[in-house]
Amino acid sequence: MQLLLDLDSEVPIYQQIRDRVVESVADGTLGPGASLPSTRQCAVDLAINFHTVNKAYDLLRREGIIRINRKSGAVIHPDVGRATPELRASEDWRPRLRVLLAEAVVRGVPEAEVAAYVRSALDGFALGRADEEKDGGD
Amino acid sequence: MQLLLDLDSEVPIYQQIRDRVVESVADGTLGPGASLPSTRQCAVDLAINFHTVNKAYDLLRREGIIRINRKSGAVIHPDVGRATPELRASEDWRPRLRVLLAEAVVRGVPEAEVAAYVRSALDGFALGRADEEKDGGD
Amino acid sequence: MQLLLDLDSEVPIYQQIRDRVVESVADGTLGPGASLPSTRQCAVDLAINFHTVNKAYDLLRREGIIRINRKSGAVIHPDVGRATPELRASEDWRPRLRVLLAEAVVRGVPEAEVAAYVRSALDGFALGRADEEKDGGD
Amino acid sequence: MQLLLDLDSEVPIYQQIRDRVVESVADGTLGPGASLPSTRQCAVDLAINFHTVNKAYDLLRREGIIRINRKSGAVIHPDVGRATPELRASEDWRPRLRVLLAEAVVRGVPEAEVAAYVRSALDGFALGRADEEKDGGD
DNA sequence: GTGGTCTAGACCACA
DNA sequence: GTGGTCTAGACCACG
Repeated sequence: MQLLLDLDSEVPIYQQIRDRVVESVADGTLGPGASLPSTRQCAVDLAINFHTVNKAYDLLRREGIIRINRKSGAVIHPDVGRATPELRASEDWRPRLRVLLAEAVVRGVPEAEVAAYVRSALDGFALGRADEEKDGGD
Repeated sequence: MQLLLDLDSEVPIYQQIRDRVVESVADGTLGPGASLPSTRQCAVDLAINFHTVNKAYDLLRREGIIRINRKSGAVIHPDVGRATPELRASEDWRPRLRVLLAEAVVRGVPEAEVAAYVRSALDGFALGRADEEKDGGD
Repeated sequence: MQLLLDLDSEVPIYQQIRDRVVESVADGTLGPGASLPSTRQCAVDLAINFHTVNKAYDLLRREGIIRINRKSGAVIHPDVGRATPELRASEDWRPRLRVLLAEAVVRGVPEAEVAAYVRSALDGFALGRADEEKDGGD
Repeated sequence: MQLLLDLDSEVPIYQQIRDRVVESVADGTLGPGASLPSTRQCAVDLAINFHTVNKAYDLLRREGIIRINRKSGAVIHPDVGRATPELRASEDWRPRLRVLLAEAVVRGVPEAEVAAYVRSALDGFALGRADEEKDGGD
């Protein structure tokens, strides 16, 4: 997992780390159980503050996306992509998604183009299909 | 136009106002040329400070979504939904959209459910279709 | 003289009127002694408030660019383009010009392009050359 | 960077700050990557409110002239003077320049004097030439 | 009446 | 330490 950060972005760094992890999990780069670098190593690699990485990992943990063990460090939660109560707890992606779609439409992007982008993005995600293979489809 | 704000949200109030206006434009509640309440009136209605409304309107103006006129106040920009260069300037909705889709998938939401939600949201937007009906697509 | 106003511009209307008159004088559309429409007529033509036109005319009068008589209305000052003390009084076009040039350069416009635009603009002004013809050059 | 403000000017303070920064960038006083004082420090130095500095910096950021970073504060954008799409976005310096040139001519300033001033101002700008010398024009 | 500017102080988020 | 947000009140410019 190669993290590319934009230190000048208005998006907080810890949020960027969290977002990149989420995307990596979705597209299959980081499968359930995969290890994340230690907070200190990650901080060194990205040339950022150790506490910032810590904050990102803590956020991911609270979202139920990773597990943190004292020994093995941070790993992707085994239930990721499984619709467990904890993961489904937050449904606020819906209103946020609606705002983004509205913004694109208001900016004059044809609905077909938006829909096509959504389709291509979803097609690029391996998480759902991996499940189908393993347990024959939910 | 009825704005519902969540004063306890971590999303800044001025951002919420901006988002609600964008959604209203997308779903046709606020058509091109429609008037927004004056900054001070809006502030009274929402029981917030007028400077906060001011910031939201200023943001919308800079995005090319509204026009601000000293005598008639703020109105929806006539070119909204038209793919003018100014409106299309920012294409960063793509990466932001990808993150949100990834988050939903990671949370275990089936891709079909995400796709369905996107479709229903886009179907609820009247902005694109209104043009086609009225002038056959200028 | 045909005035085109942008009522949504951040530039005040009275300033826009003043600017258009100045440009018309420079390019020869309005020569020394030429009549301007009456404030009331102008207000009707432009569909704006009478006081706004009044303010623009007053500004032009204070700058020494027009004369206002009770009988003949507003006319371009006969000394316009002549470097009279009143007209030369304000030299603040220099710092303002410098800022604009700096802005263009900072935005990446090649100096040659800026210089070329200045030359073409000056070439389009008939005011200086009219003098040369009449009194053989200063 | 020494900013001189005219608190009695009709030009808003935040605009003056923005203009001084733009000029400093153009004449090479502030090169790409150079640091600006923190908003609060700058406010103390200029004996004005920090919100006013904030507004100036925000304006410069939106114009693509500076970058604002939570840890290192504000720095001149590395692409300044490079004709990137964002910087070239606004071409409205042309009409504003034309008005200023017209004003000078109307005030009786000989075209040659105006042209000479423009030339000297552009010659005083190091931004374009610095590139040529350093890397032969990227 | 409208929006814009400046000041001021408190609180929070980020690194 | 940095910047960002919200609140508050006074004053001005515009139409």
